[in-house]
Amino acid sequence: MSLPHAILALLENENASGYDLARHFAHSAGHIWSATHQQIYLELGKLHQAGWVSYEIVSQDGKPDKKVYGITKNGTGELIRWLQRPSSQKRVREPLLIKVLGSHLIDSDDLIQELKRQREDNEISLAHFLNIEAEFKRKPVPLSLEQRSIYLALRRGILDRKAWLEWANEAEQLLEEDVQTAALNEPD
Amino acid sequence: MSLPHAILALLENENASGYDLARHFAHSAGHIWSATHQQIYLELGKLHQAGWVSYEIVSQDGKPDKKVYGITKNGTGELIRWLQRPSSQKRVREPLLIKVLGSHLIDSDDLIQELKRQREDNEISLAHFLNIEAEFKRKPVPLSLEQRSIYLALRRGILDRKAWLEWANEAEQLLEEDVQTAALNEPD
DNA sequence: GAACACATGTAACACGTTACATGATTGC
DNA sequence: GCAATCATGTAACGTGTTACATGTGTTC
Repeated sequence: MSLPHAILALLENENASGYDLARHFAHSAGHIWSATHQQIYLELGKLHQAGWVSYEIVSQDGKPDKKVYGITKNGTGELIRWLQRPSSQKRVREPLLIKVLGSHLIDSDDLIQELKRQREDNEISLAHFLNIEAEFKRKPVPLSLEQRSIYLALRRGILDRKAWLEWANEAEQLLEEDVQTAALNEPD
Repeated sequence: MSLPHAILALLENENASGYDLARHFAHSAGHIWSATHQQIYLELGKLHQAGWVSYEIVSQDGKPDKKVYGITKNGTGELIRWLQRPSSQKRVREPLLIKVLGSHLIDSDDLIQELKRQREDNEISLAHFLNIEAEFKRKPVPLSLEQRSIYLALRRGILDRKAWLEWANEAEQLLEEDVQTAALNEPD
C-alpha cells in the first residue's frame, strides 16, 4: 500500500537505481520500511508505467549498467497527494517477541543467543545512524526543510535502536539470572 | 509466516475466542503482532485442521455463542519446534516515517496534527501497559517462567512507546519552530 | 432510533516472499 | 576456484487487506 510512496519519497530526495533503493531499505531507511529487491524492481516497473518515475541507463566500467530512476512532476504530485491523506497505522511484525512470549517453553540459552545476534544488528545500525547524525551536527543551522525531514526520520531510528538495546539489556539480565538459578539447583 | 505461531503462543498462555485474539492483537499484544479478525478466523480454521488447536462452543446469555480455542499437545509441540528455529528479522512498515521523509513537501501543520493523533494512541497504549506492569509489581518475586515471558514482552512495549513519545516531542518542537519562523517572515 | 460491543465468517484482490535465473568483476 | 559485490529481473506461491455479510444485546 505504501511501498510505492516510500520509493517516491526516497527518489524525491535523490535519484537511485533499484539496487541502491534495496540497499537503502536494508540500511539507512531500514527503520522506515523494509522491502526486498524483487518487490522494488516490480514497483519501479509500475511507477514507471504510471509515469511517476523516469530512468536513464548509466554505463559504468568494471560494473554492469544500471537504470537510475528519478521522480517526475506527476510523481511528486502523487506523493504530495498521498502525504496529505491521513496515514494508516504501522503494522508490527516482531517474530522475536513471539519467542519471548513462549520463552518458558524453551531453554533460556536459545533466546539469549537470539538476543545477542539481534543486539549486534542493532548496534551496527545504531553506529551507522550516529555517524550520519554527526555529519548533521557539522552542518549550519537552521537546516533546510529537506535536510530537516531526513534528520527527523534519522532521529526516530536512533531512539528506536537505543530503546531496543536498553530492553535487550533488561531481558538478558532476567534470562541469565534464571540460568544461574537452574545451575545452582541442578549442579552436575 | 509467523501469525499461526503468534496465535499458538497466545493460546498457550490462555484459551481464547477469535474475537478475544483480535482484541489482544489490537491492544495488549499490539507491539508483538498485528492482525485483523478476518485473518485470525482464517488461521484458526487452518490451525484446527492441522490439529494444533481445539475448541468448544460456549453459550453466554445476553451475548452470542463463542468458540473458545485452546492449544493441543501437538500444537505445543509445533510451537516449541518453531521457537527453537532462528527467528526472522522484524519487518518494518511505518507510513508515518514516509510522511516525515516527505514533510518538506507539505504544510508542517499537517504533520503536526498527524503526530498529535498518533501521540494519543501511544499514550493510551503506554498507560495500558503501565497498568499491567503495576499488577506485576504486586506479584511475589521471582516470577514463574510463564509470568516472566509475559513481563519481558510487556517491557518491550513500554520502552517502545516511551521512545516513540520522546521522539514525537523532538519532532513537534522542530516542526513548530518552523511554523513560527514562517509566521515571522510572512505576517498577515 | 442510532451507535457500539459482541461474535463469526466468505470472497476478491493486492501485496510480499521464496525460489529461480543470469552475468560481470574484484578480492582471497 | 570461491565468495562477495554489483546489477536486474520472472514465476509461483503464500499472506494480508478490503469489502461484503449477518445477527443479538446494551447504552445514549
